[in-house]
Amino acid sequence: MASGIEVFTPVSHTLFDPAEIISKNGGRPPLTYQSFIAIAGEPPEPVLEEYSELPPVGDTGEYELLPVPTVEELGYGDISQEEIPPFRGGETEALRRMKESLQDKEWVVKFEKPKGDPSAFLKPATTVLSPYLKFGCLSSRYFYHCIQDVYRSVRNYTKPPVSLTGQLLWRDFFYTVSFGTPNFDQMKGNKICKQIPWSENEELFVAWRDGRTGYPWIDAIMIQLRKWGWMHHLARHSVACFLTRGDLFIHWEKGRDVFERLLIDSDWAINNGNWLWLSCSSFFCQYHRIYSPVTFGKKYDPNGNYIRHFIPVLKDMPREYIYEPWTAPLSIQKKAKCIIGKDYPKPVVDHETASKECRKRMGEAYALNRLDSNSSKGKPSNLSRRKMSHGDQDASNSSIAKLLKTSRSE
DNA sequence: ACGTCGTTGTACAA
DNA sequence: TTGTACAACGACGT
Repeated sequence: MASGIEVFTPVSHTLFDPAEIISKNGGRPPLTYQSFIAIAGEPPEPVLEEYSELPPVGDTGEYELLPVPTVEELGYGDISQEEIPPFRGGETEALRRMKESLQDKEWVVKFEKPKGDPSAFLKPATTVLSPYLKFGCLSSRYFYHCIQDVYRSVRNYTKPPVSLTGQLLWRDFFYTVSFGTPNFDQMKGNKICKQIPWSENEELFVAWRDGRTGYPWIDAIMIQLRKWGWMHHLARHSVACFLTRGDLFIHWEKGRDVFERLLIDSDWAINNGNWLWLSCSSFFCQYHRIYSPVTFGKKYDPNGNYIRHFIPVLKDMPREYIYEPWTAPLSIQKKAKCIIGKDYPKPVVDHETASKECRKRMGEAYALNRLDSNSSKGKPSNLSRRKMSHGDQDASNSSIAKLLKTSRSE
């Protein structure tokens, strides 16, 4: 540490080599975490290198060295009045943050990803090391082995996929599948992606993007995204489910674009992979499991402190109405200085009816996908494939019930 | 052909 | 706090 500069990061951006895993699997990327783990095995040891000085800038060839672009040049307006996100960049900060997280050994060895609290924002429930991994400030292999060191010092610790090391393996899983899947970042031409007739509704999409859906839990998350560039993974799940298969039935690619732009940890493979997951387009298919935009947040944060912080107009709404302010009597709304429909929007959809409709549409889309894959299996020619163009009224209307019945037996 | 299982659902019961 | 119905998908292994 003395005068030398320790550089931990350049060792490797991933634990494994995606190409190697795909070739071990017969040229196809593993599509489940379990099969990925079985093929991958143990990650190699990290190589720590020490340099006495920063490496020189290499030959830039024909390229001109330009100054660092300004915030404005990167497409952002006046940010002087913005809430400052609580995260700082750089390798030093990454290592400090990692050490701080790993110091709490009990927390490390009991870590189970699905059990975190998405409403925790003063002290996030996860490490918030994803931005540092994304920018190469922290080596995945180094982090992995530091966690292993903690595991070695105790009797019991959680295991993948839910454990802390499990999260790094998920990262490699998405790198591997995305590497081996043509058109991974879109629905069309993507073999592992369910073809779903998402609806186009710019108004609903904009309401979601700008945190004006009328569901405080959803809107608070989208506002945290805009202000901090980070939110808890279960919060991401809530809003991703709401946009796609849960309520609005809008294309996951639209949500993906918003996340890609606003998240400080947005990573091409992981972001697309998770949108495929949450929209039930790939990896995950239990589309009847829908997050409630009302009760999901409530179970972690019944008082709505998270909502009150990110949506100040709702800060005086009584606890019993904070997740459903449109149900508050007008007298209460007046007292809280927040009239629904004026100071804060009414819900853009009714969750009960919208989610029911989404389930139905997902069922129909899945049936058509089954039919399509079955018929192309028997006769791989393009002629036998059912056309799903907009002109095909027959497939999109009356015959769906028939398709639902027959698709399994064909 | 069939059974098992899947990182992260909800509402209600006991 | 833990268990169950709900209604049910598809990758994978046998």
